[in-house]
Amino acid sequence: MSVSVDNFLKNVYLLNQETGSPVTSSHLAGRLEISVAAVTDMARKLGAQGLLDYRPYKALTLMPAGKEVALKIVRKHRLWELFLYEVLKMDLMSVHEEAEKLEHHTSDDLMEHINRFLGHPDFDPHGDPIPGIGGRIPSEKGVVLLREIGEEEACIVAKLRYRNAETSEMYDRFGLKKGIRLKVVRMFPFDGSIEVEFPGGREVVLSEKLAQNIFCIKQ
Amino acid sequence: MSVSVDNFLKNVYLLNQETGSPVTSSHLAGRLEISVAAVTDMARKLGAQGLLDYRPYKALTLMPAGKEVALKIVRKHRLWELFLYEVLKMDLMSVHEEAEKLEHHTSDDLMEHINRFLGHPDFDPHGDPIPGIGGRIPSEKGVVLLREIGEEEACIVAKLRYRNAETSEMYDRFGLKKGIRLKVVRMFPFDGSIEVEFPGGREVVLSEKLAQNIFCIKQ
DNA sequence: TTTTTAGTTTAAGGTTGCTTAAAATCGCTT
DNA sequence: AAGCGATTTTAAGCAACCTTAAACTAAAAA
Ligand SMILES: [Mn+2]
Ligand SMILES: [Mn+2]
Ligand SMILES: [Mn+2]
Ligand SMILES: [Mn+2]
Repeated sequence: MSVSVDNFLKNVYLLNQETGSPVTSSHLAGRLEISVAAVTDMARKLGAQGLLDYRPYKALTLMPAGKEVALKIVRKHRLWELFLYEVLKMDLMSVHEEAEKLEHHTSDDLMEHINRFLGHPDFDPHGDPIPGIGGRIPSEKGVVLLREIGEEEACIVAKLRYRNAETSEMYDRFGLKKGIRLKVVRMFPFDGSIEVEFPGGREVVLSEKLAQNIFCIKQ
Repeated sequence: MSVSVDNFLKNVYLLNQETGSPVTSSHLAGRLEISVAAVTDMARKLGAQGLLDYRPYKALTLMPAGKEVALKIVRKHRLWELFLYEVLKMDLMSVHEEAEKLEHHTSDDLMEHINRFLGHPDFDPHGDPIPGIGGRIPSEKGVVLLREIGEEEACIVAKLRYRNAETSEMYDRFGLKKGIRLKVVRMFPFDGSIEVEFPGGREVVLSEKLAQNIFCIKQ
């Protein structure tokens, strides 16, 4: 299992989770920042190894063995993120980049030591569920997109999806953090933006694109 | 800086430290478990980059820039070893293999978080000094090979050099650990083996080859 | 149904880091 | 000084992973 294979399988899984739609070669190529031709190459190879269901011109789907690999990498990524954040007190903005490298170079044994040290946690610092050893994913029931909350209703931020360094910076600027309470003041159907009130009364308008990455639990 | 380059430079440094003699291509090839031809290739490449002083048929020596890289990797290796051992309570026998991978995928920032967490330590769990950021190496004055201790003299084990999984296992079997007190009972010039007494009175004969890796401080 | 076009595959080529085998060199021994 | 054996370099080639550019498909538009 090379770093390239790890990342390929992991991102087929994540892309499918995030978009809920079939994963195409060009979609994945964009995500991995490699050429579409390189994706085709790798896809054929992983198909031959029984990790991926690859058929020319069709969407990419994981076979059970490939999903297992993907979930293990996701587990390692999220455990590392939590460890770096909670134990080593690293900046929330940098844990993702570090975990992105460490996830490929961590034995199962080391990972379990970290898991034990953390007390078998269920969620990473962004609020994403940490898959278990058997592949079970902690339930996120009640967690919905911010846009699902009605006007004048309050909610607790449960998850801030990591997309890139820039989004992290925006979360920081706005003071968006897992666990804080938001009240939805108004929704603007025109551009999908959402006005929210922070604890203390500060009111802010969030763009649709940013709000797409904010999940919370109704209160 | 690739993993191959890291390992090349690190092992030129370590091999020179350990043997005190010039590092030849075949010597390094054996250590890295690659062919001598591969060493020549890489040496020429690193020579062109100003990291290594490479002249055909001559011994390999690090240039200042190369030594800096080497020391940084050694620092990361040893900090990781200590962290895995002291914080995560991993088996002393496995920390080396884990550190061998992590050392190449750890940012300076992450490393400093770990360094701070550990309280700026000077020695790794094997007793090896941890090079500082500026390249300064904590002094080991008073630390000598076990064979330098005279008969009937006592000493404290300061360093058990890691060579491979097998030596680690032998340390374990004999109960050899950093910090324990040994009394040298007898030296056998015939084969260089050394009889020592452990706390509690247990007496054991250590082969010359094993004793070569045991360092201690006279008491 | 034919054409267009977006998306995918194939083809050819580059880089890194390794291999084995042949050729060259060094330095010691006769 | 010549020869020999050990070491090192050179040469040729391979696998993994990537690239760009050309050829091909499939599915939507005309
Ligand atoms: Mn992440
Ligand atoms: Mn995360
Ligand atoms: Mn080590
Ligand atoms: Mn060590």
